[in-house]
Amino acid sequence: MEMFNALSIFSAMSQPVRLDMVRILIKAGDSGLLAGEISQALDIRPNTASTNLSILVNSQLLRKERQGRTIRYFVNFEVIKDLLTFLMEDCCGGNPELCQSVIDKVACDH
Amino acid sequence: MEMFNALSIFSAMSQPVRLDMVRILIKAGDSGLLAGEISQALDIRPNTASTNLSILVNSQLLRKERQGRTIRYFVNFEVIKDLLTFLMEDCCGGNPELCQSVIDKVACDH
DNA sequence: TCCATATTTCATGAATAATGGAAATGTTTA
DNA sequence: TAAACATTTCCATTATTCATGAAATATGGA
Repeated sequence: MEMFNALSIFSAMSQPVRLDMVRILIKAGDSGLLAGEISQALDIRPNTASTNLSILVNSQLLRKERQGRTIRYFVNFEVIKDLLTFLMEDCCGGNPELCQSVIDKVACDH
Repeated sequence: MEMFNALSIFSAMSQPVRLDMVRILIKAGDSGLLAGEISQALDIRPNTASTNLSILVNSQLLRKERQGRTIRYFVNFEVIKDLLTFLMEDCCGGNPELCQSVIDKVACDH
């Protein structure tokens, strides 16, 4: 992961609505949630939801998929793993491998 | 960890200088770094370094300790673990315990 | 006490992001 | 094709964040 990427992910998660979005999508796991479900769950306007979801998609933390006239959003669990690896790089006394095997599992094998 | 806390940590890490600070302090581990060493390493003015370091301390991601006329900064590794737990809560099909044992080790037992 | 060093605090202007209304896009059903 | 629905894009206003220079604080040594 590049610095630029990591920054846009942290920036994306530094806003209450967006952090909530990420968290309910992590809970939702592989089945994701529809844009409408998300805006209802968080009680925000559809356009606000849309803008914030696209910020999360641009950061690559989420991905989306059109299904008929709805759009379903998912967390990119791989990206979470990469982010943690980037952050903890060279931790453990310069032996990132020590952390690696652990980090590999943080995203619950999604 | 509270939502407010998590937000201030992500917000703190969403700025290039501050993310760099966190990363070199993670590498430095338990021995931390002096304010002066940090501003030299990242080639930024002391006052800019200080302002950004205090944003990180306020978020609780870092702590500081005066040593004579210098001030030494450290990563709060416990806080990183708590943050990951907060973020991944209810992942793994509603069984956070499954992730917990893994997350416990992400911070390299610091 | 006086000075040098290390660091922080303050005030300011410039850049960036957030919100919400209105209009536009794409998709399905009648 | 027309209407209804789900979602996105655009735009203006307001709010927040940023880097900087200058001044202030705290510590140790002469």
